[in-house]
Amino acid sequence: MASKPTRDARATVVRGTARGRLLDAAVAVIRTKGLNATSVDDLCASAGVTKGALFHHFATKEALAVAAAAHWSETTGALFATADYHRPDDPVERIFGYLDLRAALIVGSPAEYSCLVGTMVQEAFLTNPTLRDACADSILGHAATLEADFALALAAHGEQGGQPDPASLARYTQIVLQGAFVVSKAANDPSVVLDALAHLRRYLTCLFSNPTPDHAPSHTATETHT
Amino acid sequence: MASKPTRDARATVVRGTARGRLLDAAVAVIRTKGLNATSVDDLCASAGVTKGALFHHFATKEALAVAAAAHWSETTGALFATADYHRPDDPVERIFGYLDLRAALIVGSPAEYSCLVGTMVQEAFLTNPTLRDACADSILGHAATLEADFALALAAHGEQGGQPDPASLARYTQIVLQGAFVVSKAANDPSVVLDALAHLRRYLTCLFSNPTPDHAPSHTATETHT
DNA sequence: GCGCACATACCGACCAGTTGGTATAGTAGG
DNA sequence: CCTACTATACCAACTGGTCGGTATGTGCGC
Repeated sequence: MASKPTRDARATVVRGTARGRLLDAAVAVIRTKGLNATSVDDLCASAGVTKGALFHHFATKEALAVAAAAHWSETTGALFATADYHRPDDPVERIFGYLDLRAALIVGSPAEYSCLVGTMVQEAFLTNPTLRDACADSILGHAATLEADFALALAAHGEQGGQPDPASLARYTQIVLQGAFVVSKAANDPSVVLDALAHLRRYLTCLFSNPTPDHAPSHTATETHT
Repeated sequence: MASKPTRDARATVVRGTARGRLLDAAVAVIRTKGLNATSVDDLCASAGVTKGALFHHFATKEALAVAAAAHWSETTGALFATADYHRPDDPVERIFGYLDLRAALIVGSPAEYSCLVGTMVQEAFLTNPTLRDACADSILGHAATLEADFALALAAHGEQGGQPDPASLARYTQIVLQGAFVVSKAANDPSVVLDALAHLRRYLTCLFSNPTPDHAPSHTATETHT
């Protein structure tokens, strides 16, 4: 019995969706196991398709990973683009609203809340420049969406000369998040991320409240940049 | 001629060093290629030994990775333990000296300055709890070496109640570094790390200079922790 | 009836790990 | 001092299995 299902009804009905399912599966599986530890059979099994379908849509496993990075950027980009934190008139409020949203998204295990491209880039940064660039685009592209608000906030609450660059500050928020993901994975503890976000919030609060420009400590002046 | 070199002089002289060479090679290779992308043949070739030697000293590839994490902790631990930044009497100076040292170590490519265990833990955090714990010990153990100075600095420059926990602050420094390594790998740009360290320095400067406790902004009070 | 979207079956390469063996150092008896 | 024995350190060749990728087949919609 059932000797020849000849591709069951489900597969026939949803015909044409293999690509999308592979992308979703890639995001989910690679986020938990890492890129190299994930085989194409894993991806096919998770997506419910065969290898033939995978290699019909993607030339190589790497190409699927690059597409998954783009898919990830689109998915998360849409989430943040339509979020409520853009609504306040005050750019500082928008920024803190963004941090609140990031904190609210920290639920479940590290595999569920951490960043796909942050995970992948560590495996790809030397052996796979194409994928590395896709990851860089995702991270830095997301940082760029925050840049305008940081520029406005710094302009409104500007202090003396040694102000940080808005682009640098936006990137720093992503650095803190990525680092928090790494350490939370090591400690297997989501609260690490919330804790880091609290520090970031305190830093920004300090930046946007123009602290004591008169007796600034000497450390601020001695930059270590060469 | 030379039909049977019978293990040349060098190999004979340095007999007993295969284990150490494998550990050094593991640190170097895994840091650049990642754990899963590194084969045992890669490790043997890099160390100049054979597979037999590797599996004589380490039961599995995983065991070598765990030992490499411990080796990494010892090596870097010794570097920081004997560094000059411990010399000042002021804990704040010691902390900024630590940041200066971290910045000074950012030379070359990301593979040369980034953290072995931060790279490994992303690949191991679900599939390999033993290795994950070894990575966690390395990162959190290093953070713990900073804790006392943070406690002293916060006590000396303490402001009102909402002071961060010294342990949390020490961990946050490592989070910033780990995140900076990730993003610097994505962007393939070491200056990302220096930039992040400048932000961290500015944050700590703010924390240790007790900024304007009178008109603290409303954002500081509204923590998002549940 | 043709092409697109997939499935099945398969391949060579490479993987981690094993095997059986050799060279060397140390030790003890004579 | 020489020989016999043992333990350690290491090596070259190999194995079973898995890998990414391919060649070929097949059903459905247009």
